[in-house]
Amino acid sequence: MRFATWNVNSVKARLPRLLEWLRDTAPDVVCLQETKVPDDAFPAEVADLGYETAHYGQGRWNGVAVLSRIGLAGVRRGFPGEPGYPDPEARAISAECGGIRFTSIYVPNGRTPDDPHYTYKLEWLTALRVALAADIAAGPAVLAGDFNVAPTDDDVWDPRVLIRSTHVTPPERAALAAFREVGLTDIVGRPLKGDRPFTYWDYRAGMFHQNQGMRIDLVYGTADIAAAVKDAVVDREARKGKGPSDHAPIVVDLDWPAT
DNA sequence: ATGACCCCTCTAAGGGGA
Repeated sequence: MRFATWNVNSVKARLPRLLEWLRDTAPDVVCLQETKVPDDAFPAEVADLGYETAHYGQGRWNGVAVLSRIGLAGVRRGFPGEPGYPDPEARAISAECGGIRFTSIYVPNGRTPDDPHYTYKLEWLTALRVALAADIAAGPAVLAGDFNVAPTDDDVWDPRVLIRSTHVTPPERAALAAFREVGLTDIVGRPLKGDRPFTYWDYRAGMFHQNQGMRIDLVYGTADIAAAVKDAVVDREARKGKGPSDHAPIVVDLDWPAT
């Protein structure tokens, strides 16, 4: 089985590239983030490629989805106890595909460490971890998406640039560690170029071309999933060329029956 | 060359991203 996660930064703006990438990569399951469309505007072309879609859209911001060509059941939008800003936002959706519970998440940005949005981010991560405990205990599970946290200083191109910024603070990193402490493993993608598996590069100032990126898109899996990983790759090819997302997909191959 | 922000919409003296 092949699955992937990708923050597409607008499914509408990315549609030609998404369709091409789906044809070329042929994943069985895909977690998408930042679709930025309401449910009734999710592009039908994805279904034409053989994917069932569970989408939790909100309109101009956020929006997450799970696509599957191996079955899709038990869809849940959001999670119990999910905080809002002030109302709950479209940041989490989960579905069972091929016997695995996939959860696609778009973690709040946090803006700056002294902003209420930062508190919201930490509370959201804690509430998600609590809500996910039942899934982790129940069977094979994957939590994938844009976590908006770089787990270590090695996951940013230059930690000095990000002093007093979000994404690297100890409380954010502690929130990630808490997911690992309840039984999830960080499945790190292999970089196709360079020595670090960055997944995001700012559009500005040629940062992609200088490989000034961050690893903020993550794949967390239960022990049975982690043990079945044959390969995991950051598809930086998807970040090249005309009209890319600012995030690259992570593609994971499992020794797992894709049925 | 991978090539120097881009997405949305209340189309800006904007909001948000990270």
